[in-house]
Amino acid sequence: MPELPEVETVRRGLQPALEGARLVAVEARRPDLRFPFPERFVERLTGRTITALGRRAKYLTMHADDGLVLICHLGMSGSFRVETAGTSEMPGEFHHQRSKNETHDHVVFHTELPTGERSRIIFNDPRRFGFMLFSEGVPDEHPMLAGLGVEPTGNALDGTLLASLLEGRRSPLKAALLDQRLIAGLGNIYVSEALWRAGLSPLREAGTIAKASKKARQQSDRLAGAIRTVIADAIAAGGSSLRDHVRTDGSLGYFQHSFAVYDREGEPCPTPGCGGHVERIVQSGRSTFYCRACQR
DNA sequence: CCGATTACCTGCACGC
DNA sequence: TGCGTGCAGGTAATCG
Repeated sequence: MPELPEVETVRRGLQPALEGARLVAVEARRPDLRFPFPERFVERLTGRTITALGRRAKYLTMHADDGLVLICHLGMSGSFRVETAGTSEMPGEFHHQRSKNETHDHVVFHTELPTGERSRIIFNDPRRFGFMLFSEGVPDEHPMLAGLGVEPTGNALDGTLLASLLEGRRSPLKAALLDQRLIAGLGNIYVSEALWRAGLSPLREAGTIAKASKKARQQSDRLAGAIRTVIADAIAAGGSSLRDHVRTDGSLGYFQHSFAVYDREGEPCPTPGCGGHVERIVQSGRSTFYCRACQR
């Protein structure tokens, strides 16, 4: 389920075990994910210390002490989990989840912090739409990241910028918001959620909220605000449920979040006094959930 | 420039 | 119990 908030949640969850840690061993248990692993994947990572863990859109970046950057994408079904053991002085057993299905554990990073604390950071991905690539220089210049649009976090995405991005676009709003070249990090869930919060129909021609009229300006302001808050709220929820998650089962990633319209076909629209109900339609081959009564 | 379709891959919920 | 169908949060290529 990884859209930007989930990837950010994963990044924060991995930080304690990975930032400042040395990769004492790396395992790639198959030759590829979505793409083949880069040349000498294991050799180039083994022995490196990870100095920083970053994120751009839905991409995680692991920065090594020799300048190498590992770019990771979780695809549709990728997740990380952390299993922590004792220190090298006091080894102890790794916590093992008997319930965990290890069939799709494709990559394992064996880490050790300066404190001697050791962990296993395990990448699991049943569908293998995820991938890992190397970047030698600035990751933002890597072909995979170079074309990405504005982050919906922070204040950069305001109504004016959003209007300029949508100006002249004939595509439906839904498609425009999913376009990573415009806004980077929104996915199928949060696009539906943001459009509902903004009271805008996913079917609307994108360019129509970028006109010079007062109404269009209000709508682009409202949509930009809705995008930023839905993302910020999801990150906040992920962060708070994550602490629990780590303690109980060591897994990182997907928090259960309750959505207003996503996957709620047929349910009453949660807008107070609306009286409409949530519909599911298909746009560019993917489900969109919205309320035609309050989203225009 | 646009949208629709297909592909990649496994798991799961569903109806029969 | 099994089998077929459709669907799933990702990106990218192709075709009209």
